Amino acid sequence: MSDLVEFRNLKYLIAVAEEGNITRAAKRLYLAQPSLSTQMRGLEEALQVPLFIRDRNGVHATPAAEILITGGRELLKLRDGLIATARALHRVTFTPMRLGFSSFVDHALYEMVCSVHTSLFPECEITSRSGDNVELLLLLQKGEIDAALLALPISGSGFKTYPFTKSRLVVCMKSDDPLARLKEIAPAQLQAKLTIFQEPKQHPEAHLRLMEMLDEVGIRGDVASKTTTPHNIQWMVESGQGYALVREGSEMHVGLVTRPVTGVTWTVDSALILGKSTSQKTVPGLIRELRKRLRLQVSPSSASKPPRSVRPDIEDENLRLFA
Amino acid sequence: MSDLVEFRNLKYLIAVAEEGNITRAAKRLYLAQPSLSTQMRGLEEALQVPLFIRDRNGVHATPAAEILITGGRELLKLRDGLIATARALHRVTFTPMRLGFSSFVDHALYEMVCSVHTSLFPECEITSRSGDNVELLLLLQKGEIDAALLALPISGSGFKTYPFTKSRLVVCMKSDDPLARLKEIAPAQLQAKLTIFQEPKQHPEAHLRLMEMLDEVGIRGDVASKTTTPHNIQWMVESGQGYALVREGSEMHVGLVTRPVTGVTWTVDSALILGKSTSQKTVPGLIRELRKRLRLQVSPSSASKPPRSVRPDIEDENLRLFA
DNA sequence: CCTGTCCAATACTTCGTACCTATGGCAAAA
DNA sequence: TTTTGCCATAGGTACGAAGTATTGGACAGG
Repeated sequence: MSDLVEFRNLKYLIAVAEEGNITRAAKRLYLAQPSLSTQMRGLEEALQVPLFIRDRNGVHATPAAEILITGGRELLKLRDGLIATARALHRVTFTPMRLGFSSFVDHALYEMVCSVHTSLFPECEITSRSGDNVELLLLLQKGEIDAALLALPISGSGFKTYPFTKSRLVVCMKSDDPLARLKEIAPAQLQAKLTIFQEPKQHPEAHLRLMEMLDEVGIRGDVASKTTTPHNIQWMVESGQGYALVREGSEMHVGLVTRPVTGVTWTVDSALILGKSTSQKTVPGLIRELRKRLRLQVSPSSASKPPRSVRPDIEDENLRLFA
Repeated sequence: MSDLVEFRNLKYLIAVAEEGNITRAAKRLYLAQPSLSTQMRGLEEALQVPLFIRDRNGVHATPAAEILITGGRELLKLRDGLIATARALHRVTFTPMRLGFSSFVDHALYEMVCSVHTSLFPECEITSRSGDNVELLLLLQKGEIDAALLALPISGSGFKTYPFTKSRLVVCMKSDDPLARLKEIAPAQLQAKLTIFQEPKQHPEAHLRLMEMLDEVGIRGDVASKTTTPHNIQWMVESGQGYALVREGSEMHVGLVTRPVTGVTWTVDSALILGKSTSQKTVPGLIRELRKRLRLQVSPSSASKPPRSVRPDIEDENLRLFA
């Protein structure tokens, strides 16, 4: 009978009551609203107790629900404590999570991953390691890091990769540039002016692919200036050396603007790559949670998937995810 | 993180620890042993804590597991209390469960259903009502009972039926009858002596079907004596009026024995039939639990399914089910 | 008045996982 | 040896919790 009520149900109930609004609660729980609605109905059904009074602007807990809520909070806390002590008793010491990330991926993404990890495993340290794709892949290979956030495509196979964000690439220019008056830039207008790139050696595959994509719209990739970090790129644009491609939504120095390029949807795809044989026990839990929050799916070790062509549809939600 | 541990997991853990033996615990929980095994492994995996020391004759909880077990017991108790008070606050009063059962079904089955019901809903009374199939179907039709235990087939459609036990039919005779020396009876030997039946009017469809089955093996159904209860049947056999067919495993008067009939597998199938539109809120829970315990599946309202032909394979487990 | 917004509920589909059966391995008892 | 009593593994199924798409009701603003 009471087997119909699990911790999950209590958690949902509490969230809904606290928000006073199923839609908002669903967002907080990383769920879709109808899912949560049916869960709540199901709970009322199972208990044979009405839990909410629904009205135009939300829901309001009944007295019976209040009981469940306060009791439920208590139970959830007890559960966490219980697990923590059982853990402690067996001296579950986590080796630190060794996470690499390349400058090609959004920093916000990195922070999000870290925040999810520490919220799941507060006792587990994270030791970060940044570098370019080539370096990081080597470290993964050697087992010196457990996972890394990289830009696709990656060479070498046998890596488990979890692709997630696709950021659109836009042109970065000075705000007083004549082209900055336009809302969108035609590819032809970039001819000969798109000259600033990240150092190709940092990610040969991605660079090659980028050159191909430029070629497809008739632009020659003049790698006149090379640099190593997104910041440097912006400085170089500021000093008038040409245009550069940057991730849409990245934070820009003052005096710089970004403009989309008409007719193309170039994207840079980031992914979490796992070391071949990690002993890091937090990895499965991390993946699980990330999958739930970001709706991402596995793509097991095949390194194809060209970095473009998918509708970006930047939901900006992505960046709000880490609470 | 701790979201990986639900009440269910604690319950299983406790059962396993208490039995010291996964197989036995699985039986107690109405689960298959491998299911429980994988659950336990999964829990150890999720917590990153070894919970059991396995050896040749069972499992033994580690200290960490002991913590979880005592804490878990507490939590389960708290949950039950919590739900009970929430319920009480909303004055959830159950209307009594009105359950009918015909004399064609095994009494043990009836008791089992009752015991499951009261263990699920201790506050809910059961008012029983016995009668023959025809009467009970009428009562279901009129909504005067919520559910009934009947023998298939049933006429009239639109009833949700949950078939469960199939009991084999055997011949009942006096122990000093010459045929009682045989281990099995050939159909031909029954000719003209199989004369005692339940009153056909109590269940016309079943009687008809029985006559058909007898016909198939060349026996004429001579309904010489008719009676209304299984007990009466036995008395009539005792007084030497002929043979009768009874459910295998039914309790027999002293001086009577049963013998299987070679070459045929006649069975009588019992089912739980639901009223067309019951307001009885305990029904879904009851069905759910019965399905879990007996592995029975729905057969939605079609009244076909002839009462024979399926391997009986009486597991006798059936009767031990109600604890 | 209509239209847009903000709720929750419904209908239907998809996917994960808890469960099943069948089988294997291993140690102790027969 | 074979049998017995465990647990573990492998592979398939089915139910439920999740998703998407859509509807309906109740305001509020133009």
